[in-house]
Amino acid sequence: MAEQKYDTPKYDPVSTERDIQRYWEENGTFEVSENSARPKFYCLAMFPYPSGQLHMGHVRNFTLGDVIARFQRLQGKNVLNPIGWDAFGLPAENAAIKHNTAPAKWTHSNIANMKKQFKTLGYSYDWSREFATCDPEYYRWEQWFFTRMFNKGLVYKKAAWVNWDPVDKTVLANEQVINGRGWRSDALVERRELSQWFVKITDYAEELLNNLDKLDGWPEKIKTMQRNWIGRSEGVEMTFPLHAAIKDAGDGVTVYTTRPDTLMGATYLAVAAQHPIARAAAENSSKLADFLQQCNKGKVAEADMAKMEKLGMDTGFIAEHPLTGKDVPIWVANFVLMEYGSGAVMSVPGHDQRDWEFAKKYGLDIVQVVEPSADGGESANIAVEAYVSKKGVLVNSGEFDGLDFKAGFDGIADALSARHLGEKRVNYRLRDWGVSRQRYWGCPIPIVNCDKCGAVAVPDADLPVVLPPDLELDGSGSPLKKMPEWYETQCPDCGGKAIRETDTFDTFMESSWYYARFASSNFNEGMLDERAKYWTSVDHYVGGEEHAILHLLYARFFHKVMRDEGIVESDEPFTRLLALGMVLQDGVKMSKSAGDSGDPQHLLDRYGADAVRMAMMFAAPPEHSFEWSEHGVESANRWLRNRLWHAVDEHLQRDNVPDLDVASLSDTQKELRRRVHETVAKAGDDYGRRLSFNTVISSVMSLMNHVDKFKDDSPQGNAVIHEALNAVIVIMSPITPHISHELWQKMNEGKFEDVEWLSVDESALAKTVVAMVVQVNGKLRGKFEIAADASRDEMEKAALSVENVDKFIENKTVRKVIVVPNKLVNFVVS
RNA sequence: GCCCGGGUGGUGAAAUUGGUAGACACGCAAGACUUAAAAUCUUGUUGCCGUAAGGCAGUGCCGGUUCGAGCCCGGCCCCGGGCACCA
Repeated sequence: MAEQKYDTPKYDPVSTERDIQRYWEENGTFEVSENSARPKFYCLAMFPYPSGQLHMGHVRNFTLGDVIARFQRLQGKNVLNPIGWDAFGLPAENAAIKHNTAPAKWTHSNIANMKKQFKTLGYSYDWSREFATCDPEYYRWEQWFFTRMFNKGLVYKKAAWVNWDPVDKTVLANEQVINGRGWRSDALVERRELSQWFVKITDYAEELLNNLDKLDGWPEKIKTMQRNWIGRSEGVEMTFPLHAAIKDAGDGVTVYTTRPDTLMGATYLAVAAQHPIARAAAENSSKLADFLQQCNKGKVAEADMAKMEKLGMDTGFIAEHPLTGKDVPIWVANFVLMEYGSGAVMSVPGHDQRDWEFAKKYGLDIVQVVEPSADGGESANIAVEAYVSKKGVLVNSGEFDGLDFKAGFDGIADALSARHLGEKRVNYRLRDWGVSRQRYWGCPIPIVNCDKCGAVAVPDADLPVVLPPDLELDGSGSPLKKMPEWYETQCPDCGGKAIRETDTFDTFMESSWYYARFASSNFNEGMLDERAKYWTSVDHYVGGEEHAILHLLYARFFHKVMRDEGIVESDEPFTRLLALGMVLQDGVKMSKSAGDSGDPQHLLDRYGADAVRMAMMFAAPPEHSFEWSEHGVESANRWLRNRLWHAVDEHLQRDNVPDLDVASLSDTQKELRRRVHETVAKAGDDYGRRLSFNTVISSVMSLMNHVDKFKDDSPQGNAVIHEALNAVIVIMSPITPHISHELWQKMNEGKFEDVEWLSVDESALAKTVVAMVVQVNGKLRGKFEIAADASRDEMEKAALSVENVDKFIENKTVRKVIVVPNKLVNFVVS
């Protein structure tokens, strides 16, 4: 039988990977402790919601995290790479209703399934630290921490708006409102006010903003988004006195503006539909009452509000202009948010486009108070549109006429201050964090409500307040509200009859501190222990860009509160951040909403984890969103089998492989060796600094192409190949750990897990000849090679003598010659 | 609507500091091997003109800066993420 050259039956990824994974497990290869002489490195990928099956979005996220962890291990770090489960949340309730099962049961079976898939993917997790946020041992400390915040005055209760389904009589998440209707009942959703718990994240607004400047390891775009979200502004808070006091509103309307310079152009006030003035006005007007009711239809989401047609109605109430005393009518407007600021704004239609359109629509006065032409600009024409720029000077503003923005701002602020009707103030767009959810599958809020003592924190000794497990749901709100045996209790203060909170926490509470708990996951005497101080901050955090604001901001806030409690020492939870783009399928974001699509299992069964990991890393740079295609997995498998495995197999049959003798190498041997060391240098930079893993793979593929073409079976030729293959194996090992482990053990003595990243031989990188190009007027006209140490003059001369160049220069005058050494020569002619 | 990104061949992409656009792959085409197919190997592959050498055009659109722009600036179009109860 003829020898089949490329038949290398020994590469069987599925069984090889299983053996190596067992080896890791039996040896506890990835279990770490604080007792290490090596520098610590904490690598963390945002933990998953256990939705059931893995999808390719998970594969991307967790493979990226694993690649970074494995690269840092090669760098000699003591690497913590933990995993757990963000186990509370809405999908479990939905599934529970749909399948008539308990959320806990559904969740735990999903965890078991996903855990199995994670192990098949060969992630280097320290599984001994695993936990799920629905474990009472976990959320116990969240409850404990909330009671610390309660005692510090960092939490408070206030009324807030929710989506109310009047048919199912339940609160709906924004996601459950489809086109203004409940997703199950199809009923028109109403806004309803409920008393809820808030955490004072605004107390930390300034630090959350300022510390962004210190986060050098965060992408600029994420920091920009957070800055804008926090939204610091400088302005004036002022009061427009009322002619007569109004019920619940007092004797003035408070507004905040960043443009106090335009105060003389304020021609009306606009209040939210939920503002006390609007409510008071509605008592005397059924038309207004109808309008307010209209405003309370639809979803509470800001995006929906912003897209609504801007509508308003006169309340009939009149305020006084704080400086002129003139009448200022008060209108209700559906675009004013009660949650933001005081729920009232002053309207300057001459210099705000939204106010301008509103004023046009309802026939309100439009007064110009800023004029750019006096400042050299073009004259503003507020008959056409509002003039919104700060450039110009004040007009129609009495004693303030002629002042520029800054002088007008200060002058008017001072005038208000003198009348005790206003003060300069720094304002933040950031709102306090509402943490109450009217849901069952969440962490119970550890508060007891007593008629005599009010809201009382559950004492430490009574924690955790355990969520009753194994409840089934019927879709009509939280079952906790129907369980007197659970919510009826005694007041911890007075011992009298009291009622537990039946609301649970926003699941962002769990994800705001889990990273710290991984350091102390088996500690039962407190939230965290000293180990958390060793491991935090997370050195590299990896996760979807969709978490750029909420999760990352809440976690930063929690970390600072934990620091102020002395539980951790650093100021920020995540030193470096990799924000991933989405994995799309058929143009849709891959996530729990995509159901089972994109399950990698059949690919793992057929091609193995290394091929899946490699295909995913090769597909696109981490920050790009891209459409997943399975094609790449087969081609990755082919490369691993036909190129890498085959080349090593062939090499192992060479019997004369001496140590490298660098001094004796031929030019072609030096050439290949130069490529090896160039690739090592580039890969190290791509892994460590650029986080560009797709180019690690392409440069390794390119190197392998050169190894294939290198036909030299002399002893030193073999030695160069040996070095090259080892380099390829080590470079690829963070991405394809199994095949790298296997091949390295075949080629070398010792244990692969003791291997460290390769050092670059600088002398191997030296080039004697470089390729340069010739341009004429910036257009490419020729190429040449020249000694790397040639002078500029020599480069220019060589460029002139390149064939084809002369015909673009002849009969013209060379005005300028630009020489970029070792790159190009550009002749500028005319 | 507001905030933040992105747009490069048939496809995923590369081009790291303003300096050779399309590396590395996928796909496709042709060829080799085979009774045949698969697998594998070789060659080609941005478009147009040309046997070739080479030329012209080209990085969403319009304009600008520069010796030189995928990259910088101004204006627009389209796509994606977030908008506080999806996680």
